[in-house]
Amino acid sequence: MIEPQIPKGFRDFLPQQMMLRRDIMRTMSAVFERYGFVPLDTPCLEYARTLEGKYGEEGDKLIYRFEDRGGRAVALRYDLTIPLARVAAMYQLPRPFKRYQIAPVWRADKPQKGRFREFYQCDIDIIGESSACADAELLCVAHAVLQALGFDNYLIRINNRKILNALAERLGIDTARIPGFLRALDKLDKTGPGAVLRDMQAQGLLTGDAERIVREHLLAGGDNFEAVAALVSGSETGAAGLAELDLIARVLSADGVDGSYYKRDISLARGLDYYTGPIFEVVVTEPRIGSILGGGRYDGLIGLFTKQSMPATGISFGLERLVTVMEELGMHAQTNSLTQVLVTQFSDGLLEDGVRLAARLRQSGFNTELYPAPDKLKKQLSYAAARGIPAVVVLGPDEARDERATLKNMLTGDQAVLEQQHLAEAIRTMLS
RNA sequence: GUGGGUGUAGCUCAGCCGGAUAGAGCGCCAGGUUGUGGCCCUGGAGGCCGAGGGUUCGAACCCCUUCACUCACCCCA
Repeated sequence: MIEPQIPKGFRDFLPQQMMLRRDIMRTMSAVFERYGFVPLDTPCLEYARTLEGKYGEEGDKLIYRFEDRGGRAVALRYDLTIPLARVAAMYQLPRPFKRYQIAPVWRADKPQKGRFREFYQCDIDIIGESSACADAELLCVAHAVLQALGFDNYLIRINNRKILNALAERLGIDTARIPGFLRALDKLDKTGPGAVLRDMQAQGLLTGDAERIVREHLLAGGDNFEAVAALVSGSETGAAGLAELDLIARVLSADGVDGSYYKRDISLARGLDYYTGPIFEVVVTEPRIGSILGGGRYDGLIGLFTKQSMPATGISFGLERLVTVMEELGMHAQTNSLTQVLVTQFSDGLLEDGVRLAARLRQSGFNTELYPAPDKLKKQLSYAAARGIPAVVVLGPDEARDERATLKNMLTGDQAVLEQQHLAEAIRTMLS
C-alpha cells in the first residue's frame, strides 16, 4: 500500500470547497467581462529564461525551475503577468488589449496561513495604454468585484513608483539602493516609524540632510502623503506621478466608488521590481491575511521581449485569500450538492419508472438524481437531507399505479401527492 | 532560508508526577418506526497513541532521531 500524500503546499479541492471557488470565479469573470475584458490562457510551463530576473532577488529564488527530458531549463509560471508580457510580444494584439486570466501559479515558498505553493491568481491587465485612466479602470473593476462578492471591509491602497523614485532622488539614494529603501518604507504600518528609520540607517541610505527629511516628512505622523507630495512636486517625475493619482481619484469618484474605499498611501511600495507607475494593493481589516489583491503599472516589461515597447498595467486577485476571508467571515452558504430534486427508488420493480421520471424532470431543467439503490426510504431521505437537496419525489407502488408521485419539501416537511405531469410546475414553485 | 507549536478514532480533542482491557463529543452504521429525513432513545463498528530507536519491572506520557502538519519572520496573492 502506498501512503496517500500530496506535495506540501499543494491541495485537493473537495466539492464543497470547489463550489465556493467556482462561484467566486464566475462572479469575477462576469464583472471582468462587463468591463470589456476578454479571456486568455497560457501554459503553466515557460522557459526559465522567460521568467528569471523579472521578480527581483527574492522572487527568483521562489521560481519552480527544473530541466525537462531534453535538458532545457523550464519553470512553472510564477505569476500571470510575465506570461502575458511574453504573449503581448509574440502576437499582434489589437490595442489597447484588455484580458483576464484565472489560473494557477506556483511559488516554491514555505506555506502558511493563506499562502500556498500552488494557488490561483485572477488577473486583469490593460496593454498598450499609458493613460492612468487605464489604471483607474482596473481599480473600478476591483471595487466592483469585491462588492459583487459581498465584501465591504476593505481598503484600496494607492501609490506611485514615480513619486517614490522622486522621493528617493530627493533623498540622494542611488538607483541601485532603491529596492532596499522601498522594502524599509513598506513596513511602516507594520513595524512603525522607529523601526523604519533604523532599517534605513542600517542600510546607510540616509546621507546629508536625508535623515532630517525622512523624519520630518515621511515618519512624522499625520498626512505623510501630502508632506511627501509637497516635497517632490517640483521634480518632473514626482509631478507626473501626482497627476496620475489625481486622475485615478477623479475616475474612481465619477464611477461611484466611495472615498472610504481607497486611500493614497506613501508607504505602499510593492515588492516586484518591474513596476514603473501607479501601484495598488487591497487589504481587508478583519482576518489579518495580508493583501487580497496587488498590482500596478509595468511599462518597461514587455520591452524585455520585443523591440517595440508597450505600456501596460494590471492587477491580480488572490483567489485563495478571497476564499479564506469569505470562509472566516461566513460570507457564503455552504452546500454539498447542486441537486435540486432526488427521485427515490422504491423497489426493483419500479426502477424503470424512476429512471423515466428523473429523465423527465431533467428535461424540465432540474438538476435531478435518482437514488442509486432500492434502500429504505428513511435512508434515501437522509441522503437528501444531509446534502441539502430541497425536493424529494417519492415514487412508490401506490403512486406509480395511477401516474402520480409524492413531492416532499425537505425544508418544511410538507408533502403532497400529485399527477406526474404537474410535478415540474410544483417543483418550480417550491424552489422559487 | 530562520524560529516556535502540534502529532491519540473519519473530525475536534481529553488522557494529572510513567501503572492494568486508551476515553469523550460530533460523525458513521444498525435498530426503535416492515412507505418518510431533521429531534429523541438503544446498540455497534472504528486506534501498531505519526514512524524508528532508547531509558524502565512497566511508555500515549520521559530522552534521542526522523517524518508530517501548522504558525510566525523574510517575502508575497
